[in-house]
Parts: sequence; C-alpha cells; structure tokens
Amino acid sequence: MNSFINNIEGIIKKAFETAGYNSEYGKVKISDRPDLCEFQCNGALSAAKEYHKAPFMIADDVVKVVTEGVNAECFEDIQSVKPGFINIKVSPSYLVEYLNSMNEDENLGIEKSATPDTIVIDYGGANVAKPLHVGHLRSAIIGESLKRILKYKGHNVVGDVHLGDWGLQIGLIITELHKRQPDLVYFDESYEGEYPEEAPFTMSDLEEIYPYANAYSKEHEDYKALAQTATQELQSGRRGYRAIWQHIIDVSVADLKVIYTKLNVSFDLWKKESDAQEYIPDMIHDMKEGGYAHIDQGALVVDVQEETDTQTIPPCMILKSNGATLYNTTDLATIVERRKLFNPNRIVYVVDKRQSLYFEQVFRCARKTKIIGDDVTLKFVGFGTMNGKDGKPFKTRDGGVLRLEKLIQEVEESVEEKMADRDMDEALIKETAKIIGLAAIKYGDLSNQASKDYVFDLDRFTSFEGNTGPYILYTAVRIKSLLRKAEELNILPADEKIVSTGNEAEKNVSLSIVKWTEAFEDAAENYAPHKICQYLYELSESFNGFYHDNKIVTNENEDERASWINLSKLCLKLIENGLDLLGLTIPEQM
RNA sequence: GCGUCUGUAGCUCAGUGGAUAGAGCGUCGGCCUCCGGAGCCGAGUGCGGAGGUUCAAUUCCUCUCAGACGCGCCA
Repeated sequence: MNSFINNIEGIIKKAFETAGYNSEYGKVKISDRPDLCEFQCNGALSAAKEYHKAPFMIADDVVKVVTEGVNAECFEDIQSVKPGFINIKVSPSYLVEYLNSMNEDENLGIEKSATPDTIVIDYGGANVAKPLHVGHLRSAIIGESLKRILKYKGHNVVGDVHLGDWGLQIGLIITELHKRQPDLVYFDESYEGEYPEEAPFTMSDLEEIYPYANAYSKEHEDYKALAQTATQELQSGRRGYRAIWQHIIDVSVADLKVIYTKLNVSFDLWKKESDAQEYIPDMIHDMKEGGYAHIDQGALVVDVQEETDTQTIPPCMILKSNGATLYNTTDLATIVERRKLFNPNRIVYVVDKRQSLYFEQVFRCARKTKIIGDDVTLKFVGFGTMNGKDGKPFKTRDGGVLRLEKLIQEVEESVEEKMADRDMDEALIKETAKIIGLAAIKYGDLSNQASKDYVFDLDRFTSFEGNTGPYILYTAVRIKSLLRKAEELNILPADEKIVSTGNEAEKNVSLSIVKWTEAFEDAAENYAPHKICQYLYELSESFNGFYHDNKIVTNENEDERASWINLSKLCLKLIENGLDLLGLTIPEQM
C-alpha cells in the first residue's frame, strides 16, 4: 500500500496539475514547523521561476483547487502562507482511516519489492582461532540489522559470515603446535592412517597459542619463515596440516556460534576463505588470457586507475612476487564463487570503513576483469570505530583489545545492578538483564550513522531514559502490561478498529505511526538502521505522552477505551516489528 | 606529499535548498503523584572559519582551519 504521505502528495500533485502547474512541484514532506502544520509542500516556491509568478499566488491557486475539490474532507486545514508555503493539517478521520488499513495489513503498510533482488551480505568478519573482540561487534550488529531490513523488504538475502581461515595465522599455529608437541601424529609425514577426531587443543588453547606465535614470529625471522612454509604446505594439501586446520575450524566455529547466538546474530551461510580457493586458478588464468593482469615488480597485478581519479589508485594485486595468494585474491575468488552459487544482484560488504580504498580496488578489478557484470551492485557499507569515552578506539584498562564476551558480560552486570531492587526473582532478573543489556549495546551502536565513529558510553546506553534501547523496550513492556490488564478486566475489544476521538495526544501518536513507511524505506534504501531507531524513539515518545495524558484501560468511555487499546496494540506491533529489524527482543517485564 | 571522511548546544548524537536548526543527558526553576513517574512544562548556549552559486545555504561549490583514517606484496 501507499504511504500516508504519498497519499497526500497524490492529492496535492493533482491539484498542481488542475491549477495548471507541473505536478512535480507537489512534493509533500513532514513539516519543519509542527507548531504550524503537520505536513508541508514547498513546491510553489520553486515553481515561481518557471511560471514567472509570485510563489504565494501559485500556492493560493493550489489550495483553492484542494479546498473546492473532492478530497477537501481529507484536510482539517490547508492554507497558503507567504512567501509560498502550503501548510497542511490532515483530518483525524482521514488519518484514522489510514491507521486502520495499516493495522489490517500484515506488513504494516510496507510493500514488498516487486522485483526482489538476491543479495549476499558479507558481515561478521570473524577469524578462526581468534576470539571475537569489540572490533567485530559493529559488523555483526549492523550486518544483522541490514539483513533483516532487506529481507523484510522482500528481497532474497543471504547472510555470509565469510570466515578467515586461510592465512598465515594457521601456519603460525601449526608451527607453534609443532614446537610444543613435536610428537603429535599430524607432524609425522610418513603417517597414512586416520587422524584422531578429537582436536589436540581447546579454544582457550588456541586463544593463547595464536597471539603468542604471532608476537614470537615478529621477533624471530626463522620462526616466521617456518610459519610461512607451513602455510604454503597447508595450502598445497599436506595431510597432517589439513587435519590440524580442520580441527581449528571445528573448534572455532563451535565457539563462534555460541557468541553470535548470544548476540542474536545469525548467518545463512558459514562460508570460509578457503572455500573460494578452488576458483583461483581459473580466475587467474582468465585474467591473464583476457590481458587484464600483468607482472609488475614481480607481482601479478591488475591496473585499476581511472582517468577521472584525483589520486593514485594502486593496482589490485592478485599474486605476490613469491607467487602466493593474498586477501585480494580470495575476495575476488569469493565473488566468482558467489556468482556461481547465488547469481546475486547485489553483494553488500559490512566492513570497517578504513578498508574503503581496498574494496574500491577489488570492485574495480572485478568489473574490469568481467568477474562480475555492470548490472550487479557491489556495495561497501563502511562503519566507523567504536571509541571509548576518551574518543580513542575502545581498549581495556591496560590497553589491550577487549573481548566481546567480556564487554557483553560487563553490560549485563551493569543492568543487573540497576534492576537489583526489582520485585522479580533472581533468575528472571538475570535473564531480563541479558535482553536489556543486548538492547543497550545494539541500540547504542545502531542509533548512530554506521559510517561515523561513535563513543561507547555504558551509563548512557544502559539508561532507561532518553534515546536508548532500554527506553524503547520499556515502552513496549508498558504496553504489554496494559494489554495484560485489559485482558484481566476482560475488556479487550472484539475487533481491531481504531476510531478518531478528536483527542490531541491521540492524533500525535497517529501521526507518528503513519510515518513508518517513510522511515523504513529510508532505512532500506540507504542501508541505514539508525532511521529505524529514530522512528522507534519518536513513536515511543509520542505514545508515552499519550499514555500520560489519557486513561486507556481505566477509561469509562467504552468506545474510547476500545479504540485506544487497539491504538496501543498497533504501537506495540510497530515497536516489536522495528526492534526485530534491529535484531532485538522484548522481555515480558523489566 | 596525495586522497577520503568528520566538524551542529557543556556532553552524546539527529536533521534540512526554504518560515523560529532538533532530541537525550547534564544544569536551573516549576507541574503532575492516575492503567508501571522510565511523565509533562519552562530557562539557557550551537551549524569550525571565509568566499561563491541561489529569490532562499547549516545543506550545493571553492578555499581555509582542526581531528580521524587510508595510500602494492598484512587482513
């Protein structure tokens, strides 16, 4: 169905046309001056030039057409105001009519895409053998939300974790493991039997081994060389190394799934860098055959510089001078793989914005070498860093990288403390604190524009007041409690009908509600979950205002009561739906 | 050096080619004490700076200042 604003716009555009002006000038938007009107049209101002007329005269003409036309009853007030604004207040009945149709619509007024795209979203950014840290948080949170938003729009979305499992990191672990346990069967090259099913290490072993080996290799050249050799041997298929590698993946994936589940983040696909390896030989062959790739300083590269560039864009490197593959190679091969498996119309990368130049190179290279056609959108959704209160990248007190689990735990504990005096049993508080804590983290992140850096402020994010996750949850919980009360009193209305009672706060809520379509479409088009947050906050505020000013369940006027219960229900539906798009859930009480 | 991004209230963040640029937190003053007070009203300060385009610029363009980030064998 059309959005509410589109409906008004239709009327205004028609009026421009009837009055003899181009209908394109009839654009309607939410008012900048809520004290004067609810919606406004500024088209007369820009039309003035074309028609050599004073703007207010044009506005007068248009308003006249509307007030004398068949749609006049849609407006409570529409007037032309100098220098040429058209100020609009809609009639409560017209508004309520839309509310009801929205309420009846299973998608709450959102139209599914008529031409659904197949979209692969690459987010998460996890590596095997390394714990998730706060740097992975944004990719997971934003990617998850975008996945949900695009699915809701009706697209066919595939979320891919795209695990990093193929680099030097594995070689380092193998080398260190060899040093510590040289007798392991994996290192015996003459061994031909089956390898054990059980890994010779746990996740916490890996978490200790990797950083150690990494640091050690930076100090010791020979050690580093061993690791590089091990990496190469792994990649060329040495059996024992492959077995270790498989253990590393199994142990890591099991661990990652636990924490991603905690975050309410899921992936349709657990693809790994290594899965793309099989596409590399043909890809490189084609690049050479096509004359795209050439040797430069010993390395195989594809030039991606374009004439319009204002800076030097380095060539995209496909093979290092020692013949080894690198990040670029895998990413390009992954595009080949994705095209083969899903034939997507869009591939969306939710990645740290510092990688913007790198992805520009990869995208250009992919297009130039015809790995992907011009009809496929490659979208880089770069996000900023999460900073501490000092404005610098988030660190632990001793300057280390903060593990994601630790962060989640700290937030949960902080929420628990706040809830300590609740009349709830301890287990329930713990459970609820998890939900609220997650809302605090995610909403705190998503309510900012993704591309900007933001400050992680525990006290602010977990506050139950202001533009926070907990505040939105509270509003939803409050409505739930209201509905429970109504049920107890056996006064739940028989139907879902909402009527207009002429109440001012009621109209306010209604106006907030009908803005949903615009907010959602804006979020979907611009990959901008923060638009959803903004909407939810505004809706929550106007609902709370309404709630404060009026008696809903205890109202003695039965018609008002029924309508307002239904209105509250609609608000709850919208909040639940919106929070779900952000990847959040609502507790029963808090 | 070249390039990208950012700069909006004391702090954290929204927003816009148009009429008086918004919210939260914090501060100060007040109201309401009713279905969950997590509510409401008021006070106060701001578009980094300078030009330009436009009837109209915080928004678009140029320059400038400040900060963050990036610039072939890491990912």
